[in-house]
Amino acid sequence: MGRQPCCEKVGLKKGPWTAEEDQKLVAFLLSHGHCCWRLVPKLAGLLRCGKSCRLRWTNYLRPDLKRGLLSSEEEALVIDLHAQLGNRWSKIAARLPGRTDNEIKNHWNTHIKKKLKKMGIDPVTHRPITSPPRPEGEPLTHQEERRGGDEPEQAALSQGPPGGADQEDEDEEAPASAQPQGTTASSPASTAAAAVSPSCSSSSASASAVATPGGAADVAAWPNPIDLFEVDGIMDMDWAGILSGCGDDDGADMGVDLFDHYPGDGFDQQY
DNA sequence: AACATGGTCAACCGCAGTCGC
DNA sequence: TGCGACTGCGGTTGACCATGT
Repeated sequence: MGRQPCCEKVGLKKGPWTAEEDQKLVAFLLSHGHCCWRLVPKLAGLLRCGKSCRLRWTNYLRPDLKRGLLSSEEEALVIDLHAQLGNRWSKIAARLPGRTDNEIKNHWNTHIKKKLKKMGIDPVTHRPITSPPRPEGEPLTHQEERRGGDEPEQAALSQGPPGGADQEDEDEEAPASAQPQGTTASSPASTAAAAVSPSCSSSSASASAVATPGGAADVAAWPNPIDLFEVDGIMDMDWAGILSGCGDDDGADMGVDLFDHYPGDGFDQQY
């Protein structure tokens, strides 16, 4: 019935974002916020799908993002949270202000996994590795290597039922059902976290103060075109006005007049 | 200096859950 | 109530850069 497809797959640009695209997106989002991502590229005059815009914004352009490597405290927290939550990167990211799930996921796969393995800790189960992963004469396939070699990751991860009854927030309490051996804050994972990062204290402010990433407190300075704009809050604006104006035609051609009604405030910094 | 290999990370893909019609 | 659109999430890919030979 009435809904429009997410995006016309044809004619949309893919691949790395250019500075110009970034600027358009940032300018648009900072002055108008986003109501539904599908419309954002149209309204911002971008040849991207909404999904791509959302990803670019959340992973790179958000004003509250921290840049650079994770600190040792953050790293330790990630390890600890991973022990509790598994690969629920978004939930882990929610506990680390200014960090994205993508960033954490990448950091996990490239740094932390290795560290844990070096320490003899299985990055999946967060327990000491008992048996050698694989006989020496048996090289990994490329795929296996990419996946980190031996462990049946997905299977193992289901120490919290994979999606099953998705416990969501209960998960954050690390229910016993999801934690074999009644893993708690003093789980091997915590030990690992502490070992990886001696300065770790999982109860450090980073974990508690967070709740929502993007607390204004963490809007650290980062060199980005976004600095050119004023983050002022606009998420609460009257999007109905925009929507009624954009219809089905290409918003990029609608000109900017459309936005003249919108003051550019009310951005609730949801990120 | 040139090539090979490995590491990093931004971005894409596809699935699942949620919501609106 | 069912269907389909929309959003968010996790996994994967591929380009780029650094280091080693």
